[in-house]
Amino acid sequence: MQLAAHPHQPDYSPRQNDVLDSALRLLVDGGEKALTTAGVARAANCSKESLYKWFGDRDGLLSAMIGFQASKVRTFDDTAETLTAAALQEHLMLFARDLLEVLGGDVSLALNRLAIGQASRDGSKLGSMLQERGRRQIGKRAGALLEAGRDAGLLVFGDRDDAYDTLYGLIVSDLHLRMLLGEDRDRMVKDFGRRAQKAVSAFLRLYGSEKSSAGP
Amino acid sequence: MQLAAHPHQPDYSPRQNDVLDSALRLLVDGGEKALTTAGVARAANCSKESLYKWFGDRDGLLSAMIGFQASKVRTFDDTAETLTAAALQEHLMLFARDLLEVLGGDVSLALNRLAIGQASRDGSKLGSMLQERGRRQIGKRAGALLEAGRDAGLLVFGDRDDAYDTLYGLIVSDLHLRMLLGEDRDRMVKDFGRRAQKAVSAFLRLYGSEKSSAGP
DNA sequence: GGCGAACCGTACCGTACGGTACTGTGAATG
DNA sequence: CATTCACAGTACCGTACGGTACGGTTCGCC
Repeated sequence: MQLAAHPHQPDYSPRQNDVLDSALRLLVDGGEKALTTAGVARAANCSKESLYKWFGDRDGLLSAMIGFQASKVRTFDDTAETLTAAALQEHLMLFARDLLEVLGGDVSLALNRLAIGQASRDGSKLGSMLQERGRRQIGKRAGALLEAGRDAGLLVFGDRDDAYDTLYGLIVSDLHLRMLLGEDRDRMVKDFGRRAQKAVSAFLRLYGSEKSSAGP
Repeated sequence: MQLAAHPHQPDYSPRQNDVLDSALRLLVDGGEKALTTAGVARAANCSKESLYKWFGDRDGLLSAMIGFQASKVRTFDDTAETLTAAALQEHLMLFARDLLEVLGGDVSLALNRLAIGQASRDGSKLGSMLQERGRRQIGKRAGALLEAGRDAGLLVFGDRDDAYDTLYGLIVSDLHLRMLLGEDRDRMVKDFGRRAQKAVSAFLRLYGSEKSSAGP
């Protein structure tokens, strides 16, 4: 297992961050087709030459955009307290809602569309980045929560990754894909609460110990 | 509710089907970037002019490809027999494996990538087509199976769509997205069996009546 | 003030794509 | 045999993109 924290995080200058912001905005508004070098330069009030100097080429710009966005979405893990059944349920609900909110964010959707579109071309380099910096991070938060639940005797599971996989599937199902395919998001966002509740309830029925469910 | 079976299914000529096959092959091999009109014409030994005469424009070609592929994947629903607990579990397992097999197919992945890439541009026209002809069809098969299970007293659920959504999430989780992002598929295919088993087991624990599980 | 680095704006180049038009050809039809 | 039709093959056009080069401007530094 490696100890290296982050392989290469170039840490761009403020000016370059502004440019990346503009590029993300452009991508969100118009999709990959709108993300041309000339368009980015115009939107960010910079020159194409600077773009190539800073990011190498177009693929470098895309990678930088993903890294930049991932660096903004910091995943916090605050599971220090001793868990009660109610607290665990609360944390799971919070996690579910956060997950849905993140996946449904327009920037996240745009970047996932971008990476998926390039998956067959670049050997899934962008896809790996999204996986590594996106789901992996939020997965660690869930993993910590699950283990805390097990330590408190509230959850029972053998493999942690299996349990997380189940939780993820219960929460998201095919909602992410449907949003990526362009289905109207507003209709889904209103359902996030109910969806989270249903998922957490099912998850606790599957993995909760007798202590964690308010038995009759 | 409409009764129209299929809005417009142009039913292309054999020659045109060959062309669509070539186009799908091209798309699978090289992604959307490889799907140029000149490329399709060359691969299919036809002229660009014929392409435009048959399919109107490039978008028409894409739509035709989706419709064509969907017409090839016929979803059968054979739930005539009276269900026992073991038979229900068997059918669920079969459904789960089929679902994973379909979603992981290279043509399906390529078409989903294509539709997702165009989602922000064309108002999700291709996305709707994929949803309608893809998941909706296989969803009807699952729906029939679930209702048969309920009629036999083996399953207990209020809303059928909720139950199906749960089943889908348990089976697929984020596997579909990871495959779309380009993660190595061979490593996943070997896990389909275990995955299906885990999902069906969990689903039966959630929605199965006492009859359906071999209680101690 | 002189100087160099960073950078903007723009012009430019090669290429590739979507779409159209034209020519040739083989098969059916009378 | 003459005509027509469907089609392949190809040349062509306009456009747009990725990437590069260059002149002009600002800013810090000696």
